[in-house]
Amino acid sequence: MSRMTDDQLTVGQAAQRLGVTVRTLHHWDAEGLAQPSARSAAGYRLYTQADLDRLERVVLYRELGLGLNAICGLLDDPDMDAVATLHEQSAQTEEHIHRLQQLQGSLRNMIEAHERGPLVGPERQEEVLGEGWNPDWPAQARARWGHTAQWRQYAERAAVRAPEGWSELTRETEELDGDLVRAVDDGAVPGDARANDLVERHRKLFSRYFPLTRQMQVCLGRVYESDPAFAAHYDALHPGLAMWLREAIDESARLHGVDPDTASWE
Amino acid sequence: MSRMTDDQLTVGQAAQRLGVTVRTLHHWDAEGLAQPSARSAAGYRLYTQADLDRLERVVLYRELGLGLNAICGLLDDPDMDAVATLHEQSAQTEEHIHRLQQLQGSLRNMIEAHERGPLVGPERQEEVLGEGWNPDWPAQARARWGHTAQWRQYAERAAVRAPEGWSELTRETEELDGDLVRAVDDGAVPGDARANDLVERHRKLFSRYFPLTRQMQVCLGRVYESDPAFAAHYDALHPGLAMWLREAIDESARLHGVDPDTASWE
DNA sequence: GTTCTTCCTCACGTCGCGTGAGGGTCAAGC
DNA sequence: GCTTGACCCTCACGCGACGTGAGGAAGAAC
Repeated sequence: MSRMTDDQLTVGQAAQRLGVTVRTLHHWDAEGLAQPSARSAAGYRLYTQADLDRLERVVLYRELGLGLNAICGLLDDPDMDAVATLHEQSAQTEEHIHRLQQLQGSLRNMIEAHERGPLVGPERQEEVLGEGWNPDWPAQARARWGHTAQWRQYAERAAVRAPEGWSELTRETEELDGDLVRAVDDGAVPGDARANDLVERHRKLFSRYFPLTRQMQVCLGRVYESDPAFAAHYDALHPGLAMWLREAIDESARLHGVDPDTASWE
Repeated sequence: MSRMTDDQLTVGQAAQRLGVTVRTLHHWDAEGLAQPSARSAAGYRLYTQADLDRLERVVLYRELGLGLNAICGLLDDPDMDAVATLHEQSAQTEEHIHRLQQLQGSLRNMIEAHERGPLVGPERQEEVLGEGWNPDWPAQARARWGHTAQWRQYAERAAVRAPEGWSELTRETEELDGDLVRAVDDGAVPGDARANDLVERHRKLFSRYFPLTRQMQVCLGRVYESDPAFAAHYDALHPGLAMWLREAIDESARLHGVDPDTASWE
């Protein structure tokens, strides 16, 4: 049953009827948006039926997403164009929805990139990623490196890379492979200028997937040599190329003050 | 044309490259999200290429709607599940979109109510609003009272009133009309108990459209008598009813201490 | 030397409340 | 009349991601 008198409600009672918190009514009171028309001797807010009517209107417009200032205008200023205000709010909401939908698209894109690597439709993968591309590679790579910070950066960049970007990377990778083969054919030796140059090109190229330090490059060289799949790739280009590349990377690292024997990822 | 040295950028330069404000970089610095790795002798922030790489990642994730804390985690904590974070964000965004779409519906509803009155499909209007309903009435009423505070309240309530609500109002209005006719038939006179009772029912009924004070009711009574359309409606029910009702309202007002001759809308 | 731009560090404002802190008031049971 | 528990009051800070000056130093161009 009601406290105080019968047609005056306290904040708590008013709040319960309206489905808002007491704090909210305090706030609306402080802002002058909806004040109780009376106070008890002890200073308690007393809301009359008329106050409740006004509060209901506030609640209604608040549920439409209007700001307190706008609501204040709608309730107090009869010259204000309510329909215009509502249309404006509607337009803003529409725009907001649109922005969020764009954002959803980008999020999906980024998730895809994390889960599946290059974002290129299956039908264009061979065209864009080269003839030797194997659709299973991203899954394998993710299983192996998906937990690393580098995979994360790779995915971030993949999410914003257009197919043309992938083509370019593919082309440059194939060029580098070709130049590596020619260098070995021409008798280049790990540690010589030509080898060092190629190693640096390799590092720069990989840094477009994620920042590759020289230490990390050393580790990558070891993977090339020891991992059957990588070794097979390079050795197919030129027998012994995997080992040659690993040694070339080691020599280049040494040249830049990095000890390949103690190099660690990260 | 860089200031300071060549591979260190000042805040302004970094901000321009990233498409963010200087203040934003200050903020990210203060929060520890992305700090310049050096300062000049004068205390100027100097961003290196590595700093810019990090900043770019921050910008990227910020564009996905992630909070700075989440971004901080993604950049610094390699154990954090990036994909899970993204999925969570995506779910939140989806929910947000859904809420906004609901809100858009309510806004459309409210705008309709302001512009067209009762929100009942044309095919159900006669069923819901009674046989005598004229589809032109809302437009006429809006032309006449659309600028008043009462129309606004009427529209607000109309927006949330379901067809059943309209039926009920229609039924009660028809009941009141019938009781008025019967009262006049039975010889009731303005100012007697039965008349006062009916006037009070009328006021309560109208107050379900918008709060109707006794002063306003007096004005309404005059409209009933002087406006041809309203007068025709009541006089068709019973000749002279329009005038009878106006007088009954006047008497009731007097009884409640309101002088009908000086009564004003508002 | 002067002026214009850019930089620095506080520090308050935004929006609609949530969440205590510290302390009165009300209604009821003993 | 006293306690207890629910309710009320008024500050006042916190949130999130910066915007927007205020007041002053440093850099670059004339």
